[in-house]
Amino acid sequence: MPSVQVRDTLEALEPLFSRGERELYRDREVIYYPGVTSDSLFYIESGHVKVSFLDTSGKRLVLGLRGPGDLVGEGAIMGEARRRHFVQALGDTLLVRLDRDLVTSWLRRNPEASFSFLQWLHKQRTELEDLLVDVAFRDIQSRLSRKLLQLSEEFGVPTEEGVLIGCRLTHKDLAEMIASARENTTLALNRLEQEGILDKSRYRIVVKNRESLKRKCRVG
DNA sequence: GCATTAACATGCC
DNA sequence: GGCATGTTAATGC
Repeated sequence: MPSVQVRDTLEALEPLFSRGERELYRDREVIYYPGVTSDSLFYIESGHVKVSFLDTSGKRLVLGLRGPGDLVGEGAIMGEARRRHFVQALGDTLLVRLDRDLVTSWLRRNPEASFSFLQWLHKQRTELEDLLVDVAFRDIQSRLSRKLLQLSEEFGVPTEEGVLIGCRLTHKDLAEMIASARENTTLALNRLEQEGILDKSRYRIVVKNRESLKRKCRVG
């Protein structure tokens, strides 16, 4: 459970989180978009956000999801002048907006917190590397399987039937997360359901058999 | 075989 | 109606 450990370490930044403005975003509401001034970091208190690039053709690539205890907009404290991504809420989402200068000066004085921030950044990077490798080498079944596994580990809610992926995702969202067409994602999901690996209904996926999913990541 | 695109059907807020 | 989902035919690599 490396993700849990990393999230726990972000608790070192907690004294900061009381020093920002709390903001509530509704489902699909845009938190920021490319080109706007990048002057704050967000801490996610509850809900989820989707970080994506939008191509001029209208196609979207979702770089990742962030959930409770995560940060978003970290480019602001790394010297980024303007936002590069779209960030949207998935379901009602409560954020704490932290001023860039406040965060940077605080991190300079708190090496422990800075280090946990680095660990968290590394986790984000690792997830992106996994996606890149999958897009280069794996088919859609494998890509989807790994993504579902990752989502269930990161945002999973235990239930009687299995692990519910606790964010409001459409097939289109999932397709944009694995760089595939929505139709193929629907087909792949239906196949996994027929094999008894998951249950699904609108906006809802329950992973019933993680071991089978893991096997699917490797083989086509 | 695997995947994309386009088109269309169905069903749920 | 608009959006999410299911399905299929045509086409490309």
